[in-house]
Amino acid sequence: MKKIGIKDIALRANVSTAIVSYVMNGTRNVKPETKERVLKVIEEFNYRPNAIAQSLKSRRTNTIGVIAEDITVFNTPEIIDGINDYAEQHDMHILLTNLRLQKKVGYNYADTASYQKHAQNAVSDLVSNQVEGIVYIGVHPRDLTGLIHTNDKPIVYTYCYAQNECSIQYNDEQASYDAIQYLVSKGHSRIAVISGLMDSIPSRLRFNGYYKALTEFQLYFDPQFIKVGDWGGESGYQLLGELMELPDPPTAILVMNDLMAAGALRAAAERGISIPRELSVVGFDNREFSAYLNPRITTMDLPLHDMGILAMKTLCNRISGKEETIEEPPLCKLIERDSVAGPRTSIK
Amino acid sequence: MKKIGIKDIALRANVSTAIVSYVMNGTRNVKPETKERVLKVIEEFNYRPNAIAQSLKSRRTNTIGVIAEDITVFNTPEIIDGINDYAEQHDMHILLTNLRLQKKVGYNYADTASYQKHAQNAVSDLVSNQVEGIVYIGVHPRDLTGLIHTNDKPIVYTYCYAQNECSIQYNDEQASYDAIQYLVSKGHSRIAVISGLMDSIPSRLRFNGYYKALTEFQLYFDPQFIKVGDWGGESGYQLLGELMELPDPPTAILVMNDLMAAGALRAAAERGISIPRELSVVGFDNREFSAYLNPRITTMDLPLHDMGILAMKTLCNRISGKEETIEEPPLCKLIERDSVAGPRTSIK
DNA sequence: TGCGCAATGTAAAACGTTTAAATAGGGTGA
DNA sequence: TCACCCTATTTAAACGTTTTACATTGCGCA
Repeated sequence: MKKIGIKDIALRANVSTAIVSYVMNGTRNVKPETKERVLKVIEEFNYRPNAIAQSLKSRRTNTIGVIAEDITVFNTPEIIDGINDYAEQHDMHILLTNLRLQKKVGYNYADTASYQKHAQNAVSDLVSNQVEGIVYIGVHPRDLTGLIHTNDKPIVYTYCYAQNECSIQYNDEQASYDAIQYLVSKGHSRIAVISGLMDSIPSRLRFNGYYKALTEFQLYFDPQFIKVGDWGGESGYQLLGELMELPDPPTAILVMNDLMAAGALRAAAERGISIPRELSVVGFDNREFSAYLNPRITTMDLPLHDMGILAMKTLCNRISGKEETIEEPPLCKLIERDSVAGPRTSIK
Repeated sequence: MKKIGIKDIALRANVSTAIVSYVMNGTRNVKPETKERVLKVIEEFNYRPNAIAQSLKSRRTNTIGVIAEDITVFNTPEIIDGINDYAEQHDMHILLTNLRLQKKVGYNYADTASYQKHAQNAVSDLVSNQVEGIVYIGVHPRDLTGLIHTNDKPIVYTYCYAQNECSIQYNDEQASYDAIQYLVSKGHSRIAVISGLMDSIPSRLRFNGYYKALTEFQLYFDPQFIKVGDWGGESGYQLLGELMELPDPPTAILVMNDLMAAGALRAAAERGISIPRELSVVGFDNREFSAYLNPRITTMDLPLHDMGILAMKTLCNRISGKEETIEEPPLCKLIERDSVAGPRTSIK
C-alpha cells in the first residue's frame, strides 16, 4: 500500500498538483467549487503533506534545535516547557539533544576541549538537519563564549553565560537584593550569606545584590558573615555551624541555593536551633524538595518557564531578522513559606 | 553567500555528485586517490549534507517522535534521558512534543474527548514530519488503549497503560512485594499500606504485591491497615493519623508514593512519633525531595532511565520489522535510607 | 588479438512538494 | 471586432540528495 501524495490527491480531484498546494496553503485564489472538491478528497484520504518535501522546497523547516546540557537537572524541563509553549503557538517543532554532561563518563567541567567537541557535534548535527536556530540550555558553571559556532544560524543561550552572545538570564542581583529587602522588612539587620563557589558568575551577582542591599539599608556588615560554600548540602551544613558559633551570630541567612539551605536546616536541627523562631533562612531555586523540608523553606523561585518563552521569542526574532528588541530579563519571585520570621529580639 | 551543496563539492573535486555521495556514505568503492581528493574538499568547505534532502530521497529520517504528557512531571526527564542515550548511539534524532496536560487550561483527565483531540494532533504532526516511530511518555492515570492512531507507524507507550498496545512498564507488583519482604527482613509483621486511588492501575498492582507478600510470609492481616489516599501529601498526613489511632497500630507502613510519605512524616512528627524508632516507612518513586526529608525516606527507585532505553529498543525493533522479543520489564530498586528500622518491640 | 570482467566513473531520474511562468477562457471598453 | 485584462488553472523547474543504469578503462587470459 503506497503512501498517498499530492499527485494522488490532484488526480482524484481532477486538478493539477499546484491547485492542491494552493488550496492547502491558501497562497492563491482558487475557485470555491474547485477548492471544495480538493478539500473533500484530502479529507477522504486523510492526506497530510510530507513536511520533509515541503521543507526541501520551501527552505523552511519550522524546526528549532534545543540543546540541553542535562535534561535531568531541575531547571531544564521547565525551560523546555516554555520553549514548547512558544513553539506550539507558532507551529514550530523541537529537535532535542541532551548533552548529558553530568553523567557522561570521563567528563568534567574543567575539560573544555572534550566539552567543546561534544557540544559542537550536537550543533553540527542540528544544523545539518536544517534547524532554523538553536536554544542552548545550560546549567551555569561555565562561560560558553566562543566555544560553539553555528555557521551563522542564530543561537540563544539560557541558564548559562556567554558574554558576547545572546543569552537570556533572570536577574540574579535583583533577586538577592529582593531577598535581603524582605528580611529587612521582617525586622532583620544582622544578615549573613552562604554563597556558592566564588568563581561562578551567579555567586558573584547574588553577592552583589546582597552587598548592595546591605549598603543601601545601612545594615550591619561583618566579613565573618560571608561564608563560601560549594553548592552542595554538606557545605551548607558545615557553614551554618560556623556562623552560629560566632560570638554574635546573625539572625537571618541568605543561602544561595536550596541544596545548601537543606544542609543548613539539618545543622540547625541538630544544634537545637529553632527555625524560624531563632534563625530565619531564605533559599534560592525553589527546588521541589524545599516545599517538603521541615520547616518549608522560603525561597526564590526562578522564572524558568518565562525564560524558555523569552529565549524562543528572541530566537525567532533573530531568525526572521527582526530588530533586536532588548527585553527586560524575567524576574525571580520570592515564595514565602515557613523559614522566615522576625528576629528573636523583636519578639516579646 | 550561497549555501554550498553536493554539487559545489563535486565541481571542486572534479567528480560527479554521485562520487561525493559514495564517498560520504561508503556505499561503493571509490579509487583511494579520488576519495582523498573529495574528502579534502569536503573538509575544506566544512560541507555537511542537507539531511532534509537525504531524507526525502532515502525515505529514512532517522528521527523518532517523543510525546510527553507533561515534561515537568518528575518521571519524564529521566525517561527522555534514556531515550536520548539510545538515540545518540544509533544516530537517531528526537522530535519532541510536550502535551502539557496538567497545565492546559480547561483540561482534566476525565475529559477524554479533549485529550484525544490534543494528542491526536500531536501524533499527526509528527507523522507528517516523517518520524519513523513514536514514544509516548505518560503520567499514569488513564488507559490509553485505542485513543490514538498512528497510521501504521509504530508507537510504544511508557509510564502509562495501553492494554492492547505495546507498552513498557516496570513491575509494580514485584516492587511492592520487595518492599514488604524488606520490612519483613527487618522484623516487621504488622505492616499497613497507604494506597493511591483504587481506580488507578498502579495502585491495584502495588496492592497485589502487598497482599501477595502478606500471604506468603503469613503476616498479620487487618482490613483496617489498608488506607486509600489520593496520592497527595495531605492524604498521607490524614491517613497516618488514622492508622496510629488504631488500638493496635502497625509497626511499619508502605506508602505508595513519596508525596503521601512526606505527609505521613509530618503527621508523625506532630504526634511525637519517632521515625524509624517507633514506626518504619517505605515510600515509592524516589522523588528528589525524599532524600532531604527528616528522616531521609527509604523508597523504591523507578528504573526510568532503563524504561526509556527499553522503549527505544522496542520501538526500533518494530521499525525495522524485527521479531518482537519479549523483554523482562526493568525492575525497581529499593533505596535504603533512614526511615526503616526493626520494630520497636524487637529493640531491647 | 579479442573477450569477459572488475573497478571506477557519469548522467539523469527520482523523492514530494512549491512556485514562477505560461496558458486558457472569458468578459469589457473602444 | 480587436486588444486588453482578469481569473482560474496548468506546466514544469527546482529544492539537494541518492541511486539506477549505463559508459569507460584496463587487465588477465585463452
